Amino acid sequence: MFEPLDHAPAYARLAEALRERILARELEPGSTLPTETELARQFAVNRSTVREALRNLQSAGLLERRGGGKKLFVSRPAVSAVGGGLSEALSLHDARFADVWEALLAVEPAIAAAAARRREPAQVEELAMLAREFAAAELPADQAVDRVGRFFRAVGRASGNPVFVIANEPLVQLVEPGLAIIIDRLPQARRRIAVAQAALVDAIRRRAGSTAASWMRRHVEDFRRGFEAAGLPLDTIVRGTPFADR
Amino acid sequence: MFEPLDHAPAYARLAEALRERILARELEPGSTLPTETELARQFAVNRSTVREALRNLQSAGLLERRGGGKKLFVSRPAVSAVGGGLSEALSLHDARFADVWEALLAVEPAIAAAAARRREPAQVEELAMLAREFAAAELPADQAVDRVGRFFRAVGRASGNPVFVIANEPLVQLVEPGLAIIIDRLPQARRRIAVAQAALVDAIRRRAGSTAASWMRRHVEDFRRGFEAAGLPLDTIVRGTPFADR
DNA sequence: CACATCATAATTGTCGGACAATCCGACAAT
DNA sequence: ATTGTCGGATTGTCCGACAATTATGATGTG
Repeated sequence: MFEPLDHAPAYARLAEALRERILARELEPGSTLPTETELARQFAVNRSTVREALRNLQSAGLLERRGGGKKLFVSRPAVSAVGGGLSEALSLHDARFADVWEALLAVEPAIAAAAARRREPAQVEELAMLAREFAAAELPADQAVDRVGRFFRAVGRASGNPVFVIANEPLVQLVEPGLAIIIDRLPQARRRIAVAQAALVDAIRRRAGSTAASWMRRHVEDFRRGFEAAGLPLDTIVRGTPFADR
Repeated sequence: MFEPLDHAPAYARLAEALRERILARELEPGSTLPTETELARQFAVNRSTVREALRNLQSAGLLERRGGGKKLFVSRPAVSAVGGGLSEALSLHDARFADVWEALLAVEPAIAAAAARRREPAQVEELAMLAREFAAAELPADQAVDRVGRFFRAVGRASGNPVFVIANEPLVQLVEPGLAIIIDRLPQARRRIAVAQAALVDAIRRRAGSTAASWMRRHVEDFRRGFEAAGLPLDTIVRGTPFADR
């Protein structure tokens, strides 16, 4: 019968107002925000209230401070930050490895295919380099994992689709810890990964979309087998790698 | 020799400390946070500083206030909130309809297949009801769109995979505005959607995974055709439906 | 004129305290 | 069992202050 009254506190309303202006691009990404005192004056609230609103937008990635400066810049949320938030959420929702893996299997082949279609030459080189680095040296496990993560992210970027880039991120973050264990426990894991990466780079270079997709599918399936072979149960609840941001 | 000192402001360090405790489940979702004054005492900072940290976690969905109360509860981020943040990010990254559509095509069939495998009987009923509601009455465009969105979300939930549930959300949010235009301009759109939904419900009920997937694929492809037929260019930059949260 | 240097003004981070609104729980009254 | 009342606790908001750091503009120098 009656709808609840609007009781939102001032800091929330202020945050919402700024958020709208940012999304409407009245405040363009890259431009600087007025000072806190000025905002307080314009919105007729106290500076403390302004600051609470700013923290809100800052943690959403809509505002950021660049290089130790004081000024706040309007920004588009960094992929890593958004992905980090997503991994947190998934972890708290008790996502299991099997769930993440199922999503990987659905998404990564499509990303690989798109990358094969739309990659720029420089991106092929980047992929080739990452694959080489991974294959060449006997890197310590954590660095090896890092390379694999970068490889996946680079494939995402090569897809030229921002939706893929962002969807990719949390999956990679959530899979990295498991991958570290696999690489640590299974001697043959590195070799298999290297082979798959080489095949992927080749397919992407040749713009062979469906070849890239099927190698990626194989790669992802391999990953699940590795997880099991390393003695980890598929219903392990995932925990993303903590990331340094915010 | 020496590592750089931690120069992050106190509110950020405090937020990080709380975040870690939440992710480590030392603070369990559902439990309440100490009062601001108490937190200020324990961490030996001013209450204003505590409040800035709380705003940070609140906008990340790790804390929430329930039903007009004062106490802050530890919470797992709501799907709609996470999805909302994602749509914002994608919109600011200039994601085009074609990008979203490509992701839909990769993800939705997999979700449908998983739903067919794992749905509970009650979820089939929910889907059937939503489909009926959409098909039966000549709902006004905005309500019709709402039903379609709910249908997609329900399929996501039926997949039993939290990763799918969350990945689904921003795609649905980003697609809704376009869908509204399609339904408004193309008379035959409703009929086609109704047919696809009926087929999907049936396939999911029969646990026919690949049938569900291929109907979903058709459904999504149809959607792109509708977008073009409605006179909208595929590289339209998407804008999510604003959602009331936070 | 370009550029490094430095003093000064402006800005952020943090603090302390204050107060009204209101939420909560307990208890009393209908 | 619902409604009224009351005191204490807690949040939302404000004010004012100050140290530390950054931005700005003036100044000198090549």
